[in-house]
Amino acid sequence: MNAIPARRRNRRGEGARLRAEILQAASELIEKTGNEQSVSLREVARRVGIAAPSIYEHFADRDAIIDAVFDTAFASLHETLAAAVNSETDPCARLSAGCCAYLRFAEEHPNQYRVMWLYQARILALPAGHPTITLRFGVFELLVTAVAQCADAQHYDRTEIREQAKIIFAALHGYATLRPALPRFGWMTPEAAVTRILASYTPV
Amino acid sequence: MNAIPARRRNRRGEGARLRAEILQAASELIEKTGNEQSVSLREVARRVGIAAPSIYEHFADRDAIIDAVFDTAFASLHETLAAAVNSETDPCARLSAGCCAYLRFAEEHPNQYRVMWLYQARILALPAGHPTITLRFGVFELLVTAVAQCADAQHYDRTEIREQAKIIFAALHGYATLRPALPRFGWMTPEAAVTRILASYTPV
DNA sequence: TGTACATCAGTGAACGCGCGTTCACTGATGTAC
DNA sequence: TGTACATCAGTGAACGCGCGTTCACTGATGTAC
Repeated sequence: MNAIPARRRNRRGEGARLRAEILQAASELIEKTGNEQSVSLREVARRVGIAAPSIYEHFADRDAIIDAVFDTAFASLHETLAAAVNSETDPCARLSAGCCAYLRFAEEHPNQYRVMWLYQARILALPAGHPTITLRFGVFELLVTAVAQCADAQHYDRTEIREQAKIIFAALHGYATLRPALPRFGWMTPEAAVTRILASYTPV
Repeated sequence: MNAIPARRRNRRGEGARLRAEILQAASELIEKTGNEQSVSLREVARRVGIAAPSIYEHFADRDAIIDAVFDTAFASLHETLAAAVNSETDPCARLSAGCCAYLRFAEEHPNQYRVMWLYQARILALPAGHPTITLRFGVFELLVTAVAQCADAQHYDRTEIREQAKIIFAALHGYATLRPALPRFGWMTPEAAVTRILASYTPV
């Protein structure tokens, strides 16, 4: 922690490399502390091995780092989810694979997962069409689509499907956040949880 | 915020009054900021209208205040839940009433509700029998009991009932935390959520 | 090929701030006589 | 009823710390000629 690693300065045009390192360090810090408030410019700089003011070359201020970390995380979650859904052909298998991938993502970075949904203060102020908002809804829309394709669409109207998807979403999210928070509860595996959560929505 | 209210000093033996005021202020601060990290001794003192060091008369340190806030919150949740369950006689109505009360509690203090479950750092270090731990499990046990009495106990073994209760718990928790975090999602009411969440567990 | 210069990634010192905690204290309240 | 004293709820100043941000800067990298 005291020994600052020797660091080669980036070549011209490679500024993006430092940017990526800053994001990575901030992301690890969130995962380690479970709190985006503990991401300080100075701690991030220490971890990257640069002087604190160097960060201003890449981010307008402290909050810009945090915003960028979460945007990156949502893009990554979206990608993971889409890949899992598309790895199957049967509609119900697609839904199930998506839910499992969702819980696995949360399991790999539990703190980041929790905070990325709950870091709302700045989000609430954004306009409806903002990319950050779109990104967040996109994750939910993947789930809605999978539910819709899984549930026989004949039997439900669109509204109904979305309401079902919301409850599934809530159950996944609850499991994903409570499991690391209450390890003594003896939680079932993600796969078992998905089976139970989807029990009433998937035809057997 | 600048105008510190005139404050009558407590009589001897009434120290508990200041203690309660400190807890109240800390609790409001958590609810307002959504973050227990923002509970600072100085801000709490400002809100109560006392000098910061006066707090040390009642709490060992900053963390002791936060612990006390959450213990109080869990005791209150437990009481609310128990009262709701006991207000009904039909087993399924009891479960449903408990779940609705749970979501209503979360709705009334959304930030405090979220943080009280997720403020885990110090909890994980406590021994199994610690009152704080017992308090937390107690809330879950109320739910388990209600589920067990609702589901016809003939059909399930004990383990099965607990697993079902965990998923219900996760769904309630997910709804309770996501709804305030993502208001634009257009969430259903707590009652509608409970109906859906319990759909597969309650005989119609 | 060599040199003067522009660029720009990154630095180091400094600022003012709010924090948790300590310490010696004050002065209203209550009590012994 | 009056007075001297003990108690104790609460104070005010001070400490050292880490923070976000600013500013004038340095010096390696790349380029024009």
